[in-house]
Amino acid sequence: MEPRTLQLMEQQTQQQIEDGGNNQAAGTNNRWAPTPPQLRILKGLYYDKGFKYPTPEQIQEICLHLKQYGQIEDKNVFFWFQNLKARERQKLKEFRNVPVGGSLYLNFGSTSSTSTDRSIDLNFGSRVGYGADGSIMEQRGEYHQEIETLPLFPMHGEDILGNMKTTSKGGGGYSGGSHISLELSLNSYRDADMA
Amino acid sequence: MEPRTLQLMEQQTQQQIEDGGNNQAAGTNNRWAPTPPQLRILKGLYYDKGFKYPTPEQIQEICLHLKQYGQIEDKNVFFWFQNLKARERQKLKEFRNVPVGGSLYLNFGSTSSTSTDRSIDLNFGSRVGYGADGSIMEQRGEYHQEIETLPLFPMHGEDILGNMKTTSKGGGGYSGGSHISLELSLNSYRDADMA
DNA sequence: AGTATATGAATGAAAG
DNA sequence: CTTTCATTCATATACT
Repeated sequence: MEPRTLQLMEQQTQQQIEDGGNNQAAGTNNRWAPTPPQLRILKGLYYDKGFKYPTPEQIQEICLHLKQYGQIEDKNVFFWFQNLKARERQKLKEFRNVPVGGSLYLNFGSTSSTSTDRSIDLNFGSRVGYGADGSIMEQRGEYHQEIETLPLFPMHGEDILGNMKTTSKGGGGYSGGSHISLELSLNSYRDADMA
Repeated sequence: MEPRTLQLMEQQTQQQIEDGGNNQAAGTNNRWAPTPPQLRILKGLYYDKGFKYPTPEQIQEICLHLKQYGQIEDKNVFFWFQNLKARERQKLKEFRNVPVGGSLYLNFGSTSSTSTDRSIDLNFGSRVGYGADGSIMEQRGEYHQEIETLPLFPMHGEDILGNMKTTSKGGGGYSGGSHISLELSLNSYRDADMA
């Protein structure tokens, strides 16, 4: 039914400075990382006890308790909870109701209660700078994407790049001096990684 | 791109799975790599269209379209954009360090020598309401389980999930008025890099 | 083969 | 709370 494979794995094959009680060499490491006991306790609070919204007082208490397992500050505890909450929520958001039957980009008026749907604009040659050699100049100013109800992909074909050569934007009535360089930086990266 | 040749950092070769129950199959290679069509489409979005900040909904949409070219998940798309943005930023930051013009920036980083203590403010992000009697109030309009008096840690062992003894933090010992307001000295070393 | 690099993945920290 | 930035780890691949 659905081709997606929902996996919520944890992938903890990460570095977790194995030092059981002391890390944080002065000067060389400026970013806190939980020691294994600290991480175990924090996870125990979050997952096992369902404790997800610590107050500042509770953060202090947790931090104080965790200090015996390594250097830690209040803000570390605060950020830890905040990040975990945010990322779990993000994960749920990404995996919910994938429009399998085709993505529909309909504006439901504006009755969406918490509609954070922003579509991209496919600005063909509107705000891109070009160098003298024709290469793109990556001049992103301050704003990322305009809000415009445009589909990401024009159809369920296979090409975003190939298809837009025949659109009216690129080939037709562009009355400007510059060209729409579609072949800007195709070889910047290695491709053909895997077959 | 920092050739770490003479790094003397002590990095324990880790691989200690902390959770003790999550055993990933060692045989399956689970690192996604974009297929050439996927990579072409992603690059087309990023470079040609300047599309660099996909929302979660758009990530889903991109992922859906890319699924016909190979196995892919939402988080792959998410990470792909994040990494590409980060690495372009990083490259730009390296390039402006060229000692050609002679404009060298000296920044006296205030080392915040009292940062070893917990001198941060945790009130900026969490809003907690206190009643007139000093009792803690609900901190969210939701239904997450209330944890008011919080016997977080029973004793100075490490038993979060076991017995909990009453720490009497919020229940009776909290007088109204002693509001923890520390100083929030989160050093923001963040220079102008997004220009 | 060993090393360097490219890049996926993870996460602490910060901004909005 | 949501989104983004920065840094780091992990590893497949390219290079010498």
